Amino acid sequence: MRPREFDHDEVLRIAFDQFWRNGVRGTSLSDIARDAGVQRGSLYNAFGSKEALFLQAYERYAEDYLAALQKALGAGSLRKRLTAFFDLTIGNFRAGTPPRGCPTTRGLMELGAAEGEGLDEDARQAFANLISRITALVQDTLAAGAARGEFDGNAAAAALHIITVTRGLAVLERAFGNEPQLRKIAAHTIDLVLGRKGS
Amino acid sequence: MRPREFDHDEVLRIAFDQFWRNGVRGTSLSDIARDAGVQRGSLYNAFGSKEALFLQAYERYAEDYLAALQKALGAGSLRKRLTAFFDLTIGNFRAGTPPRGCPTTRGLMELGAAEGEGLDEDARQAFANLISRITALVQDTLAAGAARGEFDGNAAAAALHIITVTRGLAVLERAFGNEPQLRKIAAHTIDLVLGRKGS
DNA sequence: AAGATATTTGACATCATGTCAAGAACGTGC
DNA sequence: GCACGTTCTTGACATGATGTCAAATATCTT
Repeated sequence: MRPREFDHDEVLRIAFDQFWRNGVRGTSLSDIARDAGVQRGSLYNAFGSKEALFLQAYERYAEDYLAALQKALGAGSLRKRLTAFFDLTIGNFRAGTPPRGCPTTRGLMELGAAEGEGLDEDARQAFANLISRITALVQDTLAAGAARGEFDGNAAAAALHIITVTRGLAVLERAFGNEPQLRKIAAHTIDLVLGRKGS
Repeated sequence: MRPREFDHDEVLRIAFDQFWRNGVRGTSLSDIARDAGVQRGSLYNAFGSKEALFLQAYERYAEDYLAALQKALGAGSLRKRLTAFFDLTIGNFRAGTPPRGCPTTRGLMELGAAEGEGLDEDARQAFANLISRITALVQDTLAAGAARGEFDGNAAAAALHIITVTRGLAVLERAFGNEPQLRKIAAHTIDLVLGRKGS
């Protein structure tokens, strides 16, 4: 067998960076091939298609991001944990110059466009999966907080509410790019969910 | 001067329907030309470019949608008004088979991709503008409710929170397509904002 | 050393946007 | 009434995207 002449993971990293910067449809395989120093045909051979390449690059990102979230949610009072969660979330899609937005939300709205086109459906599931896993993390955090008497509502409903707000923040980031406003909304959300305890 | 052979508004309507169904990047001018019974070149002559055509079609939609919202927010108790607002919002992006999602959110995340590319910036402003106007409507509704003693919080902050949730709902709709869940989140949001008064 | 196997490479088909020049149809002014 | 000018229409063209494929190539295995 002939060995590959490029590093699989490095190409995924480069590809995700491009996808994140310019959107999936706004990134051509020629762009990625040029940046990675690989022939376009080799990308097709190694990954199958543009969307398959995106999916692999995204899954990589999702794992890394989940790990970071888990860490952010893991210490301090419930309020501190939720604050850290929003900080990480907002920081994630405000990173870069200009900010690149939330990869999940952007990918979801961009690829969800065409209806049931095989790979688009796979992508939708990948996005939905990450959102579900993040929701579960937040819910667990709230349940643990409830056990410590820091929260007395419905953990599932509250987690879903918080996740909805983070998705909304991802959208508002694109519309207005106003980071202080995003942070205010986040703080307000925490107050609402925790019933302004300790504020 | 030679008169146009097609109806300007009808083309906008057909174009918006296509854009809404398959996304901006997922719709080709050939598609629109075929559906509208117009030559592709005529579209360029009349509208300038694909994105300019989209912008005009979107502005048309935005005006109609704002009028509908204003009506929904205009009668009943504050809780009823907010409920009607969420109903209209969710109904809007759950309309069609399959549901077409929120045009604003989808357009924003799709076109916001490429950075500062002239027309993309115009589109971003159009989306941001509609969101701002909707926020103002909700804020006015909350302020009026406060004057009637149905609400005692910060109307501006609450309106921003509600809008953020609606943007989040637009994203979750694409991820899960679970309409009952969306309605639960909406109801929960109203409870949080109104402090569970009357629940 | 030779063959099997996977990768690389470039050519090709197809379809997208956008430009342009030439042709066609209508209002206007003489 | 007729020629002119202006706008719309039409088809050809340039460019660049995705995706396929066959031929060439480089390594591992036997």
